[in-house]
Amino acid sequence: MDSQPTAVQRPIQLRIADDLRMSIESGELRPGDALPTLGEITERWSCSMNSARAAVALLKSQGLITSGRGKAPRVREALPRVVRSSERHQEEKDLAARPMRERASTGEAETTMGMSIQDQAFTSQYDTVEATDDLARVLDVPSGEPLLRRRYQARDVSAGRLLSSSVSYIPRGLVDGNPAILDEENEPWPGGTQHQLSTVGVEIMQVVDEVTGRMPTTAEAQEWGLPEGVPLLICRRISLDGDGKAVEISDATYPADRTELRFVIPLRPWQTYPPNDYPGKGEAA
Amino acid sequence: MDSQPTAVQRPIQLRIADDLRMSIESGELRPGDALPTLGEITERWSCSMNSARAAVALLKSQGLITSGRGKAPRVREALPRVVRSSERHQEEKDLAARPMRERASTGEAETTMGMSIQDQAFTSQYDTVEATDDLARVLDVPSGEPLLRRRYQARDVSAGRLLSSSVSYIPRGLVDGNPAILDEENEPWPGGTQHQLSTVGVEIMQVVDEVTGRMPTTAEAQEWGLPEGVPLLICRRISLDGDGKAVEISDATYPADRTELRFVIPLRPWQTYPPNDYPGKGEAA
DNA sequence: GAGTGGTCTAGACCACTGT
DNA sequence: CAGTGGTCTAGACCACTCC
Repeated sequence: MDSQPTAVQRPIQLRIADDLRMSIESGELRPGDALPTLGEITERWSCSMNSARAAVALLKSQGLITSGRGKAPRVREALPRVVRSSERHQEEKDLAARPMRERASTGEAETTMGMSIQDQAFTSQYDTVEATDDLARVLDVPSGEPLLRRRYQARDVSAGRLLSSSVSYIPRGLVDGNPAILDEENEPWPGGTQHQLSTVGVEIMQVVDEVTGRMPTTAEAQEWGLPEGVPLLICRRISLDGDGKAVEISDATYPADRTELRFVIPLRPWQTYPPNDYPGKGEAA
Repeated sequence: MDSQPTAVQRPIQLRIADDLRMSIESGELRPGDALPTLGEITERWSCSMNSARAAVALLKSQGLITSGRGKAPRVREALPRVVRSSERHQEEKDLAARPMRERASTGEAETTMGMSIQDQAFTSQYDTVEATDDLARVLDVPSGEPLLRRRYQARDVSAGRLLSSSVSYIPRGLVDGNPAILDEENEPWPGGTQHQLSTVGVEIMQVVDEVTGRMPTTAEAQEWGLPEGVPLLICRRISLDGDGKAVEISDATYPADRTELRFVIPLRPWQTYPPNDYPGKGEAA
């Protein structure tokens, strides 16, 4: 009579975690507040230490709370989100057509995120790699074709943690015409990639951003200084020329707890205003 | 001599997890392959069951492996990703201007994702809510202003799991002019929201998508049938009229392991081709 | 130094999978 | 039914925080 066919009894750790979550969502526990200690949990729910731990660990893995040795776990406070807008693509294109003085001055200020520029360390590494099947398909070149790979990172100087990270791929055949592009000593190039490509006769006419997400590896979490339970946003930017041919791929990762990707899409006006009819129209008043 | 000041010894669970991860990344363990059993792990790394569990649990929380009672944990196989493209916004706008017959036929086929339409159950619920501070700010109305809230869900009929879920908010003041819009019995409305708004004289001229991500709650993971370690993509779509005024907000959630959000951004052509100059240009040959 | 959480062990019971 | 992983307990040691 008492035993249900499924879910005989919800595991104690889940019940604890749900109760705690409700305390948080109801506002009983506010961001920054400390959770009950493990000892208190064992008492209140009459369970073992390990079950109490498991409950807290679950909430941690869901990104709800912070933790640390010897410190009481606390309800996580939301970080301000840095907005990365798709409008930057057009701005960079406009900039590329400006005189060099102007291009040089506007250069890398883009990457600031509430930090002054001297607190950040920028690195760029150039090399040539063979196109993987994945990259070759998008760039429409044979697998194994040589690609110029450029890796960019910005780090917080004091904490040593990653602030931004991206990898760009361009077919060598496209840029071999201008050896200056192949030299990482020329970074930061005034006017960015779009100006670089202009020197070999390429104009980017369309950008496609492909966004998805996943959990970081242990190593990634450490490099970014990510708390547990924070996913990464994965963004692949494909730049196309006037013929719709992909000329550059740029893969970037962003911590989801402090990033918002914004895409602004203009729509063409209606040529004729939509007809004002629909099912039920004019039936009952 | 042997004891370092920090990180005296990396926790055994992390070492196990890293070793297993390397096996996966090197291709030694391929997608679908079973991991070593807990017993084997305790032997190979001479640790306790719980440490072996902890290592496997870590990989699970990073989305690398699947698991289940009595079943060996396996290397997760990537799911095919459903692409949601920003080009749909323009397509929906174009459709709204078509005759009703055409609008009605193209209606809801959009949501298919490799499933036939009769395997899916669509629900829509309408009600009126007061604008939260958050919504009010974006829609530029006073807090507490009445909003038409429309909740849409699609479910896999056989498994009962969520396939898509979104919530839309429109100020009541905008749509009160056409009571038909307030009636959920009129779903699916032929031509969608953009046609609905056209009946009260509103034309969407710009769409802004704001994308971020987070881990699902326990309840969300269950509703979507999400394996552990899979984040949600959070997408807020803001529709603007010709004056740049926000007229609709639509919040949607997507499982990151089976979704790709794609944004296509056209760029305006250069008016003047960029000058071919940069630092170092013409110095050494 | 007292109290906290992080790591780890040993051992138990149960639900489920596969044969 | 044997073997597996999921849940849970009790108890230990250590690193760290805060007082």
